[in-house]
Amino acid sequence: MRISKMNKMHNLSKNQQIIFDLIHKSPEPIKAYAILFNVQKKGIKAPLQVYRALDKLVEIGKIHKIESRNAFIACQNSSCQVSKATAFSICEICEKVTEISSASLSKYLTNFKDKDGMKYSKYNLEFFGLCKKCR
Amino acid sequence: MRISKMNKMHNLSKNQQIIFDLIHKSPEPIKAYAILFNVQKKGIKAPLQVYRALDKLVEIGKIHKIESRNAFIACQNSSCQVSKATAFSICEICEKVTEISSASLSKYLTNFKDKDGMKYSKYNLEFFGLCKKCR
DNA sequence: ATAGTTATTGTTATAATATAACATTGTGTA
DNA sequence: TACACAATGTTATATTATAACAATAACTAT
Repeated sequence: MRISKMNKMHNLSKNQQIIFDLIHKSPEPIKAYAILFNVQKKGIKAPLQVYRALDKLVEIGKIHKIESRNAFIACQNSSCQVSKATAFSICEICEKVTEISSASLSKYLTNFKDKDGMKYSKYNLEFFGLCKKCR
Repeated sequence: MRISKMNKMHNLSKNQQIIFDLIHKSPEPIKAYAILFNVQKKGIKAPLQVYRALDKLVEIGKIHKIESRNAFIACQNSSCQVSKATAFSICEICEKVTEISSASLSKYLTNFKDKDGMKYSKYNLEFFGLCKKCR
């Protein structure tokens, strides 16, 4: 494959790769400053370097932001290109977060129209409850 | 009605009332420090006074937090007691936010079970798109 | 009515999250 | 090779949120 095509496939830059690797191996959502702390040994020194990589990774769907927690997790759907239809379950005790992949849920929400007939280009859904271990 | 019952109805304290009134009359979601700025003339001087009132108002369902915007709006469902099933539409251009009240949506989500049969006690859903005016 | 309890308030300081602005370097394209 | 655009590096600062502690007000149960 030609190198010129690789960017279009969203090959990651150096900082993006370092930060994605860290998030990907993290068992739970990780916060921006925890990321910063962990990658300082790799030469990433400033918050902005982290936030820029996070913005890009979210944009291309490699990670998602858990809005209620200000934390980031790697996308758990292999097919994810863009973060435009996301759903998560969050345990309110242990804070475990799982990405929900339910065809019927995503179909329902993707097709949802409000009273005015408005259709949406994107959604984010966060469910809260207790996970198996905490119940 | 006896005064001793009034707290159970969530009658608001002074600061809670001041802050609720401001949010309620605001045509769009309002942020904590914008609230602070607006209520300083009423004697509320510190962020913590605002955040404490916000926490309580969210807890009793009088307002909701729009997580993706770090901003607050008054509950638009007259029946709201507790914020445990919330859905909003957000215009990505003008930032107009509307609370969605759809019986079928809330029924679908309230009854949603994931693969493991886990049921949730609470959810928050944010739809993004363009509102009528911005389309 | 009053003692005990809980919710609310006031205050200072600080923590945690996120972006502005500008200079520079790398990468893909024409 | 030159142009355009993406990514990086750096310093400073803006924004959002909580810790800790003291005091006051309101509710509950005698």
